[in-house]
Amino acid sequence: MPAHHPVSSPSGRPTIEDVARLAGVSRGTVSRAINGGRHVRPAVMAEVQRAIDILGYSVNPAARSLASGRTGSVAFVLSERQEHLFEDPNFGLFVRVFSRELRRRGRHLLVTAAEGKDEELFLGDYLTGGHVDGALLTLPHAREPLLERLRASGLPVVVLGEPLGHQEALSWVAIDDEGAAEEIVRYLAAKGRSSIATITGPLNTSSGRRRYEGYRRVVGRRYRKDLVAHGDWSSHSGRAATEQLLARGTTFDALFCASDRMAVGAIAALREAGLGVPDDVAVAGFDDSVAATMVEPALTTVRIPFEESAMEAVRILEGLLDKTITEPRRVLLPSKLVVRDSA
Amino acid sequence: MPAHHPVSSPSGRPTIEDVARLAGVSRGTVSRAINGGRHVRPAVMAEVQRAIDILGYSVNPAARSLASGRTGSVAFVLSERQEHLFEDPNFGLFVRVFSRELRRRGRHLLVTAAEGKDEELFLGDYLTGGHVDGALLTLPHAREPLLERLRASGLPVVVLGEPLGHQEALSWVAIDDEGAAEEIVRYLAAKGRSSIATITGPLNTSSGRRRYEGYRRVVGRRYRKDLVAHGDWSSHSGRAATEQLLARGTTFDALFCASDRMAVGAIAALREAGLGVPDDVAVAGFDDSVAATMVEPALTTVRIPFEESAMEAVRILEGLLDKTITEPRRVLLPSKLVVRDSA
DNA sequence: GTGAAAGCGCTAACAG
DNA sequence: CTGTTAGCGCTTTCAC
Repeated sequence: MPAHHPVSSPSGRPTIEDVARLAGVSRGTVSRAINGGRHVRPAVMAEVQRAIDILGYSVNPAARSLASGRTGSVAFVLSERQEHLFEDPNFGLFVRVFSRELRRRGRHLLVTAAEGKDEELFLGDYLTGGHVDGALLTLPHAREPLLERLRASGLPVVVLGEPLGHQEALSWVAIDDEGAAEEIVRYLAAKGRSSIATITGPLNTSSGRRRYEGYRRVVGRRYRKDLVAHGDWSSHSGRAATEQLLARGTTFDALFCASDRMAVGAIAALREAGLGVPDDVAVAGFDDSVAATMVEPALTTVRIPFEESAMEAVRILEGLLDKTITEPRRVLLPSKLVVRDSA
Repeated sequence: MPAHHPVSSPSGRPTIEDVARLAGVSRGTVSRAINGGRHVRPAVMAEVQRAIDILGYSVNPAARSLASGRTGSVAFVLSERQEHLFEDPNFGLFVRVFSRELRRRGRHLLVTAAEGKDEELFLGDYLTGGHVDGALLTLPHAREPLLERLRASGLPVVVLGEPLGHQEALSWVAIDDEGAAEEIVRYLAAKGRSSIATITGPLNTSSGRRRYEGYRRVVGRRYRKDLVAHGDWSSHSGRAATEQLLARGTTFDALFCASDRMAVGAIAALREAGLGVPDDVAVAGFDDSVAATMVEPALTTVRIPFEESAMEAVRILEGLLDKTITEPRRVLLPSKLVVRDSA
């Protein structure tokens, strides 16, 4: 709660000068005191703090930024269509973890969004224009021009998810989609399932591609084109893809879905076709989302370490900002198989 | 796309000084040129623009802010628990409309969030610390200490929804919940329904209270305590409240739910009890959310002008910022009855 | 219409 | 450990 005492500055808001005068020290000392207090005697520190409290002083961010060359802010950039974003529960988690972790390090999080070309240009101007010290990005689609622009600007940036086409030039943290897919498909095989179908995610996304690659690797030479259908992560698409598989007349005793939501749709479609889960067809999902336990039978799936990846992203960004990290850093986090009833 | 030409400044990034030198004018003239171009000859304007393009100049926001006293940024403050927020589809709409409207006025939108006491204090420091010129707030719950703090700080603020306890001191825009509730309950009565029950929202929220008050006013002296049950907006609570009404043995031929989601839950409960909708019980919702047309029968409900309220909020904030508006402004927007099949 | 000059409030380098 | 001083890059009077 700021105190409301008269201040000497004509501007209305007290400045560092006012604090210095009241504390009987110089401007420089006050500056040091409010920036960690190195090289300041405890007694002086206390005196400065007292003056700050009395005056209700708080630093002018513009002045600090102008003098120091940094802003203390980091942007969380959303470049997907917003309707989708805000439906994503992970998004809220990211915001929460980022805020918390950055605050611990004395920084602020700004959430910024752009949909469409114009807004992306505008956002690029903003990010490279000196408003923030760095940025955390989620980029679900490949070939983002914004990415190239940020890379060229030299702004410290960490991408959540693998930035297709920029894997070498940027820092990023992603989960090991391929490894996780391998693990769960291998699990299905180990359960004695011999013909394993799959419903992939969009293949122009990194996760969609990688999970499919994991599936292919395990299936190996038993791969058959007619055991593969494609979806867009949604439950609806999972249902449609399953109906498509069934319509082909192909038989299969296991189905690996690249998302829980698609698995939910798949189960509904299998049921309608008179097939039992997991007896006739074992179904596996991916994500361990809320959907996983809401459906009957509960999904065998893969848990993704979202919180850890958010924390890791902040850690890397911090390193980039304080120059402890100078080369692009890439981190692949392992996920964990969660066995329930559907497979 | 910034040009990458050599610049004269040692700092690396070109300054207004570099632009002035290249354009053959003074610093002041460049400043005027990039701030609307008043009192600058067209020919000079063009020359300055050319220099800016050549150098890839963009203004240093910290320097501008320090010199001018404003930041060009506005915060969108979320003080609800974030899990809930990001589930709310209106939230994405607000972000989109705010960004667009502010950009048109040359400002940036920052999204900031706080849950819990600590974060709220931190956020208060941020907002009153000179990082932004003004703020747009959503405040679902009454008695927000943040509100009092912002009011005291004098920061231009517009609240979305009626800020209980601060109606006089702050500017806000809300929908006419009470009028809308009256309208829809009156509609039920006009359809010949004689005993109209209601499921209210939380009564510590403005909307919850107002919608309930609208109901009471229309019902008038026919009001009966046992026709009222309470929910928390969720579908689940709507179902529970309906079961409660039914368990009381009370009979009713119409049910006004203060949210579409509660109406969805209510319909499910009525069905289970063997009651037909709308034949035995006419059900009305509120919000005209996506849920309204997903349920069977489609809901008769009330459409809330979210987009208009967002635009109105920005308009008021803009007035506050440029001092065209000096007194707190309050706006109540009308909603619209949407008749479908449930009543 | 345009130039010159005085800060905006702070950090950081340099003495001491 | 502390005071002094020189800017950071821009806006904004005030003359001309």
